[in-house]
Amino acid sequence: MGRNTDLPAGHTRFRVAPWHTPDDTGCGMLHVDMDAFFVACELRTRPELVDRPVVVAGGGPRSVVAAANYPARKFGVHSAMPFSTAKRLCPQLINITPTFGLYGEVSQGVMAIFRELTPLVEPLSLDEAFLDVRGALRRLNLTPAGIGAEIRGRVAAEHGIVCSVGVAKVKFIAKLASGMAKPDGMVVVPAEQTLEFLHPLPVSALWGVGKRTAEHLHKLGLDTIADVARSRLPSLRRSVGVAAGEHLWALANGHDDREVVPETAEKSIGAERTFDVDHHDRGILELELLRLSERVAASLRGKGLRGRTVSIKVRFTDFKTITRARTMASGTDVAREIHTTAVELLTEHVPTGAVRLIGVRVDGLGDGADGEQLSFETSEPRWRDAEVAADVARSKFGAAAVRPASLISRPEE
DNA sequence: TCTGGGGTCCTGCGCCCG
DNA sequence: TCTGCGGGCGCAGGACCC
Repeated sequence: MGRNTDLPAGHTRFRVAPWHTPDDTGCGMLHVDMDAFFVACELRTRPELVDRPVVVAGGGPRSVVAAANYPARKFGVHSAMPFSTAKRLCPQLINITPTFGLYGEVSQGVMAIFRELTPLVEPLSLDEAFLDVRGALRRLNLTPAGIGAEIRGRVAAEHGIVCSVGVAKVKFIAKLASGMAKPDGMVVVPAEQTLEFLHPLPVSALWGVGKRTAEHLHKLGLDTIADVARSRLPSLRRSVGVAAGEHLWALANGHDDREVVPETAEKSIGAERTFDVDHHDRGILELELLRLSERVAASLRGKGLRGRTVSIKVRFTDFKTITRARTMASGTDVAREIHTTAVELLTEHVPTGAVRLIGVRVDGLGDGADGEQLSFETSEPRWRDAEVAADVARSKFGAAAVRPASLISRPEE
């Protein structure tokens, strides 16, 4: 579900026709991206909807579109759009509420295909991954583009969903290529044609350039990637920051030395909720913090992690958003403790007002070998033991089987 | 348009400590 | 004892990604 960049005029020659063997000289990196992944997973069991406009979105009044199929996109509907706007653009739009468990299962199956072809697979999300295939070419007796074709065929045959593939020398170009290959295609950029491919594109195609940075660059007279490549590095550093300036300048010149990293450690785990209606009531906010702390702690325990820093995020009616954090002496995976800290932060540091969104996040993650918070493990009841027992009960009887009494008494709030 | 939820990374600032 | 300085760290906010 990456950013789609339309294939510019002159770039159609990079798109691979089914009967054509492309020039993939110097290419070793593939980026594979599922087309409208969430919708595609749902439509496997509802084929009668394939040609109709369908989105996956939450059910609430403030939900946004998580994925839109191509018939919906013809109406201007796209992901991250408020569902109410999407419905206005396309009154016959069909909404399916997300089933994330299903997407995880399909994703695991697809990633398993990738790993049969090369061990160097770096998933970026449920629906996309980088593959370094340089070491697998001889064993498979295939070219990089041949591996791309193999993947597209197997994903469709074994999982009933369509993916697009970008093939290039480096990650960034492969990712751009897969975006241009959509829907249901493959784009191959031979190494020596990297700059020809890259330079006509708008600056917004660069990885890390969103709305704000694009505005900055336009003010400097930089509209295309070629403009950035030819710009002076010191002035780029001054305008967008040292790290971002150097990063963009390197990418614009076709340099991207990032390797495929199969395993990356998580840095933080969080949960947040946007209310259907804004709330002033601190009791409701504290209760929601409890619910979110439970989710975060269960996720930490599920991954064998503990975190030292608890932060809360509060978004008010006017969309002003603040975060407040506190670092503890040692890591925790106990909801009770995360909640206590979160409530302290709310009480001591957050002004009163109508709240639209509230969230809890834990970072400073470690594997738990750095010791436990003694106060909660000795003088307090064995909260962690109780929560672990609840994890077991939930895994057997469902998520609603065990909840804190305060959540049971007020199930909706 | 009226703006979700899960994350990562960077920057700037203040504080503490040697 | 005081002052200046730089590094490390915690924290807050912003931008960006999918």
